[in-house]
Amino acid sequence: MQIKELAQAALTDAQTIRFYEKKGLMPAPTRLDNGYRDYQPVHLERLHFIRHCRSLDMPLADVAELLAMTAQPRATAVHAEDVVGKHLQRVQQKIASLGELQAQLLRLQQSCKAQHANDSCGVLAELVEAAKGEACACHGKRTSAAKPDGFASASHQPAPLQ
Amino acid sequence: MQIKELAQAALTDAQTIRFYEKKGLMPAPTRLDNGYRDYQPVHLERLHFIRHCRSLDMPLADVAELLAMTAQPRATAVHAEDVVGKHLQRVQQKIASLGELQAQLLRLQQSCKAQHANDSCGVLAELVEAAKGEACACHGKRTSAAKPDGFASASHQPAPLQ
DNA sequence: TTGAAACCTTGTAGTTACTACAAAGTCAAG
DNA sequence: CTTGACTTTGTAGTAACTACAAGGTTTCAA
Repeated sequence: MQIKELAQAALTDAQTIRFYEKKGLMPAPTRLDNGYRDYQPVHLERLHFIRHCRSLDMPLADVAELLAMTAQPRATAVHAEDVVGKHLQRVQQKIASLGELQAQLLRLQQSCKAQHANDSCGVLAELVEAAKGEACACHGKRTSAAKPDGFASASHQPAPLQ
Repeated sequence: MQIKELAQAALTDAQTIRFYEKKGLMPAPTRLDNGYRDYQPVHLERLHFIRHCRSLDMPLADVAELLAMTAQPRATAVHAEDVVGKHLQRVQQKIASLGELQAQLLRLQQSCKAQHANDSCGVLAELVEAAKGEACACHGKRTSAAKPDGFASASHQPAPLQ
């Protein structure tokens, strides 16, 4: 199997496969005389596994861990649960943050409707004012706002959603 | 005002400010004789605005757009609503995807409890099987799964949450 | 035979919004 | 005079790819 064939079978891209190989997630296949990669069915199985985990939005580090476990016999049984459990927690945390964020953005939109047909847009005015106000601690909490993973957790008046 | 003073006033980092300057979000301040940046109150106001938008998880491109609007008089009033509205849509879409994802992960965990105390962990077995199955189209839909923004949208049996 | 099309190889750079580090210059206090 | 805290610039790293460049291979048709 050439790389493109494998890619198509897993509905992914040849470059993605090379990327996984470089990262150690896919084993390096044997090469043909011309240097082309030559894949076996076992590679497809592994690639399917990776893509499935990715469809569950798991980071590649987690996938690598799970792959290592599948190679081991047992003893690691509970650990696989942990990996999935931690991922679930991350997802649930993101959902919570985004819920708060949504509430804030909806409030922002509301404030616009109240002002619209006016000189300046209410949204813009609101943003400018919010940024000015001493009371606005929203962009202060380094522990929660604009985190590296790209999820802000809204912090001023975290009104419950509905 | 030196850069660290400005940073502390906006509860952010000096390097972040230089980063914003390089990206054109913060105007280059005048320099002191020694080459140090010398900031005015207007810079703090702008930085506050940026950080506030970031606390709402807006991409810097959107923030730049909003900043450009604040400079303009009117005519752009409706457009600011659009920027916020689009961002809200993105957030809501993420919430929906993550809801589906959560449901899938919960199902995965369930399947583990059913199997546990067995040879191999149910989670792992489930993952391996799911990846094998022809029926599993989850990691096939290139349009929805594992998108560049890092949000998978689960696609097999998108069972409603609760 | 020549050329084009479609594959393959490697390497590099780009994406987001920073963060961390290195090497060097500046300034104030003890 | 040294120590420490600040500043400057530049570079590299993060996640998971994606896109591109420059070249080699194979196959098919004119």
